[in-house]
Amino acid sequence: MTDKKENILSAALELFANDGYNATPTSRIAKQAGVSEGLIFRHFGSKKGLLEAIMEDVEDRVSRLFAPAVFEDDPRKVIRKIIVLPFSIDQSEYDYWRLQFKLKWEQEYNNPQKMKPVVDKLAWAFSELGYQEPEKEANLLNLLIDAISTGILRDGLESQLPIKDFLLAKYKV
Amino acid sequence: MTDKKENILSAALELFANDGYNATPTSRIAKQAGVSEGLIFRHFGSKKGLLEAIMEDVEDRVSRLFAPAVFEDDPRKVIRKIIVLPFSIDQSEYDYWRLQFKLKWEQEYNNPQKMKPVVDKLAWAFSELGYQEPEKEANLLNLLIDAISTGILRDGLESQLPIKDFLLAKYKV
DNA sequence: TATCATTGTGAGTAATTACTCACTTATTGA
DNA sequence: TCAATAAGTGAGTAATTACTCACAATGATA
Repeated sequence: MTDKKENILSAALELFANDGYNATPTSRIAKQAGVSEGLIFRHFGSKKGLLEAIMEDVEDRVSRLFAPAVFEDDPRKVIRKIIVLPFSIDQSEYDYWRLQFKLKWEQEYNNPQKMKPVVDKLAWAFSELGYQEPEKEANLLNLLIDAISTGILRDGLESQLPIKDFLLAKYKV
Repeated sequence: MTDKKENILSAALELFANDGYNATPTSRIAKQAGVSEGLIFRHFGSKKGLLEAIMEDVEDRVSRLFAPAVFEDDPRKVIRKIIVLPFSIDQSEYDYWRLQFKLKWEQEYNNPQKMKPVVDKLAWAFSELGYQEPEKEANLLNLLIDAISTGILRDGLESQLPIKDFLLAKYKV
């Protein structure tokens, strides 16, 4: 991976995440990356190809982020780790997350199955803890995590912070 | 309001809601509305002006939709009505909702204060019912409603249907 | 050092974009 | 009835778009 190629990737990530894919011309990406516009197409073939290269990276980060919760063995800790997750994302990674959420609406990058391992693990945890309807509890909490993440990305971490301890107390984890 | 003006509004609503504002050229709106492209600018001045005209309508519908819950006096019914709300939206109104959710990401149409009357009413209801932290309960349920609506618009009504009774039972309403 | 693939440039290009304007066709009100 | 206003058209336009291509610089290998 050459320096210039990396420059293109990080410039495109920032612009796609903040302005949107359709609203970002390749000329602006090239300018911000300090690169000729042609190089984008040499490396990625098309604007869509560039987006796909970025999305690979995004999906890697998402799975890495959820991994500690999915491989946790204590059901209480599983729930705690998943609740805490959106609050513990480093600010420097917000662009990755914002892009992912944005693309759910902008493109057909909508993959409800992607979160299945997380929901399954949650269902197992709720089942272990004796909840009556573990699958539904898992789905509900998964929805909440999505909504909280959305809130953090749109209105800032502080806007959602009070919810954190409230949720932990509610689930007694 | 002339017929052609209404045609423009409904064509633009459909296209903006499904393809996005930036991805929809005025030429396509004119074509779908059966109208010359110039007429769009005669009536609305600019593409952004057209969007704003649509958004006025959208916001009217949103407040009308929440009104019965906000003016309800029985705290249990307040909560029930708000939970049931996203499940009872008529399919023919989905474009209005989809556009609103999409614009939260595509433009700076993000107004967290807009839902304040609903959250306040929820907080009052939870307080009446003796909940310990009514404001936080209200915020949480509001987040959930947002997430459920998102799920319905993206994956269809059926995908979220099981949550409905589960939530009603959870809140005993 | 010579050879060859890779990386990089920048001046193109055809298509599309939001928007304008001179013009014609209804609609209204005195 | 007739003039003024509003509604509607369609052929423009300048700017921007994603993308191409001939060519130059760089790097690796033998």
